[in-house]
Amino acid sequence: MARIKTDINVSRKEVIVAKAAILFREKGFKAASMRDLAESVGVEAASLYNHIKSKTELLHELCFGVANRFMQKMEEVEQEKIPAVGKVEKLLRFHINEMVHHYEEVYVSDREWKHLSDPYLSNFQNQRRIYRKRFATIIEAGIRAAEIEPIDAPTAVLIFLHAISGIESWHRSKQKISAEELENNMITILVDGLYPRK
Amino acid sequence: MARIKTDINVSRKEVIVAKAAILFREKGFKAASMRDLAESVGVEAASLYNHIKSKTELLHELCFGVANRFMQKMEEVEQEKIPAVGKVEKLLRFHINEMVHHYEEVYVSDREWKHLSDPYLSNFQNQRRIYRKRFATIIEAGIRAAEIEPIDAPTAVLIFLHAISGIESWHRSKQKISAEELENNMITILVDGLYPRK
DNA sequence: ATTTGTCGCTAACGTATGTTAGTTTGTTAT
DNA sequence: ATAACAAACTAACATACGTTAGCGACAAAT
Repeated sequence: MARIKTDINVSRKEVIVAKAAILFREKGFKAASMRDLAESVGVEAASLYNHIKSKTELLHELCFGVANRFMQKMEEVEQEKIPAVGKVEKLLRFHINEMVHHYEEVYVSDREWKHLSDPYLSNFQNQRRIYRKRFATIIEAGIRAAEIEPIDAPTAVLIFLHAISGIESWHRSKQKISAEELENNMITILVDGLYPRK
Repeated sequence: MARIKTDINVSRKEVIVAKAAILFREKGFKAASMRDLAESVGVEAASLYNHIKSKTELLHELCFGVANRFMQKMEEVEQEKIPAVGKVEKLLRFHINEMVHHYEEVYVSDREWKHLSDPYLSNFQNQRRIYRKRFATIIEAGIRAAEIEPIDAPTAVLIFLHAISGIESWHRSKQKISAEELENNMITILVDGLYPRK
């Protein structure tokens, strides 16, 4: 009988959630079966239910885990006393780092949240909307302070967030540039368009 | 017995494919069932098979329909005798317009191609890779001609393409700006970062 | 050594899915 | 009007899925 191996301070549930992230990322939530997951954990499908309540619970864990980290960072950045462009840059660097180092979870949270069911679904959508609003507010403050080129802030947010989710392709690509190069390139391209033209 | 309504010059298969695009977009390919599709077409599930070979065929049609349009535009733009930034802008405007006016198909092609099966899958992935390479080549030519800020071209392409797929959120949003405003905003943000700083 | 609780197993259930076979209805052409 | 074809229907199939029940095996605590 093959037990789920756990490092110290890592519950079996966390092991399952982590494997689920990998699987959901590569097949999609619907296409990934509990039997697939079981195999990748090294156990029979039914055994998973000793640790989790349902397949959807796995998605909850992933989505809200990610959402909470982003919200917390937003809180932190908002309170700093620095120019708006600096705040934007900090948020972008955070996004990029999350995407690079917690690829699977972030990706799944971004693409598969549709399969959440109420009340989690509405809750998640709400959090997303609020996050974007707060991001846009930062940009708008920067525009009013003439630190940022006058652009439509919601559009900018939309571009930023989706641009970063493109790191997915970077992960897949054969000839990768380094993570730092990637980060700095992205910041250059995204942020340099913000400064007002002289 | 309720026949599938067709306008003149529109085959029943095309009607089905179009409805499939809407359905695949809102539920995802795997989660959308043939019975769902049948209902949205106004017919029994089995009847669909008088017009199509399989569920996957619908995905083929959508993915390659979109891919071919993009490839054709690439061909067209490559041959124009204009500066590189102009080419980039033309491609971006095309992308934006496709995303705005053929939302469902483009979105599905972008997010659900993973569920294609070989040989279509490899074929599609190839086309994507080639398209991106050609896009990057244009940017690199612009950099050599000092028309474009020296940046990592593949990263720029990745940002551009994903940024545009963010129009998905625009479609969903309540307080939409107009399509032209959206287009111009996106071009401003994305293209203005390209010009060399004076 | 015995108890107790955790964890994994086998077996199975009910449901949903893509698809096929065979038949009937409706349309078009002679 | 009738033959011929297209397109819809009903019924059913095999399979895959999420999940539950009940039992046995191992580990930790007494």
